[in-house]
Amino acid sequence: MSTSLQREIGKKKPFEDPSVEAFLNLARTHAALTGELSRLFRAHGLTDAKYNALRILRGHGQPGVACQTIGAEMVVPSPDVTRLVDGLIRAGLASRERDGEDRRVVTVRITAEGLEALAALDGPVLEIHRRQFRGFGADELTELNRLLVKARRRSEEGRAADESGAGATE
Amino acid sequence: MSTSLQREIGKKKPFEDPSVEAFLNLARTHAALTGELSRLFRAHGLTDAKYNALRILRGHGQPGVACQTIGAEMVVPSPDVTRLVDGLIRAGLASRERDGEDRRVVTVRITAEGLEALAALDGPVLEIHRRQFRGFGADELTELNRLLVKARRRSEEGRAADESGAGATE
DNA sequence: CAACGATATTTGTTGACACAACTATTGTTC
DNA sequence: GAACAATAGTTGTGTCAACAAATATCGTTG
Repeated sequence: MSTSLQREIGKKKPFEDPSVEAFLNLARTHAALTGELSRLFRAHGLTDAKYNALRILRGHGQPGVACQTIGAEMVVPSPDVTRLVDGLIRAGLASRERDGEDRRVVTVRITAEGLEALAALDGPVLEIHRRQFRGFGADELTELNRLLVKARRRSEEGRAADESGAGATE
Repeated sequence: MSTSLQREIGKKKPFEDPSVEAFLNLARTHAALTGELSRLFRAHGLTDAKYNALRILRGHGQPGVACQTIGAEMVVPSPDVTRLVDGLIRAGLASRERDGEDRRVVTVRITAEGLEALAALDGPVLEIHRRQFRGFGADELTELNRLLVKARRRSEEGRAADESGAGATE
């Protein structure tokens, strides 16, 4: 069963290392799954990042959010929130306002139009996700989630160690 | 155990759907793992796609490969191989030559310099991958790979069905 | 309350990527 | 063997994202 990716790529030899195989599987599966969503978003004039930001805006509701919070909460953290929000505003999906308390922060809110745009996507998105994991038992989903979280932990630990420790390749 | 991502994002409510949670975990873990590699590649003047293409070139050795093959074999398939190879050639890592048999195809080969660049990365890359999956038993890796392949299959099946079937949202 | 560092966002610039139109070559059909 | 469709790459164009420098505001300290 572990030879499926080998055939897919056209490799003759087995993988050098099982962790390399796991990483490649992760990358390919991610590409396949996000690809479906990206096409849907693009058909609605949105990019992945914009959709993600919009969902965060909706999650915070009327009070709104600061740009930095958006950047931090995104699936793929982005340092360049300004232009991301620029696009949303240009499309009429969000509004921007400088905070009264702390005038450094800019509070971003989703508009009614933005809520509509998201509402139109909720169904299709959920449908895609459900289909992608159809046939997975509850135990399989739990196990997949556990393993993914575990790998992420390892990665983050290593990153923290890098920062406090030795920088080799520079 | 399934509440870890909830805390990470700052959500109060449990996930609407377990498949959505699985997708988000997949996306976040992928971002974390590739992030580490991207930084390494960037430090060597390479982008993810360029590194990937370079590995494909090495895999094909002296005979070389056609551009389309590169595009198809990449982890994230790219339609724009020309400019990708442009960059590699500009950096002296690859060479390009029009095929004698079929003069439409362009055969791309890796140079000695390209092999050196890759050789310098082999160690660090393997080290990163091993650390990212350290603590995973052989059974866990096998299971993770199985689940990832399964999800990818679902996604590809759905895509194929879309092409031959009904297009709703347009 | 003036100065200093820290924080939040914007802007400039540069590089990568995506979609589509274009050119060149091959294979096929009459 | 000339016309036509199909294939392989290239180029044009616009959008998006990353890194760094600049701006504005806040908190603190003397």
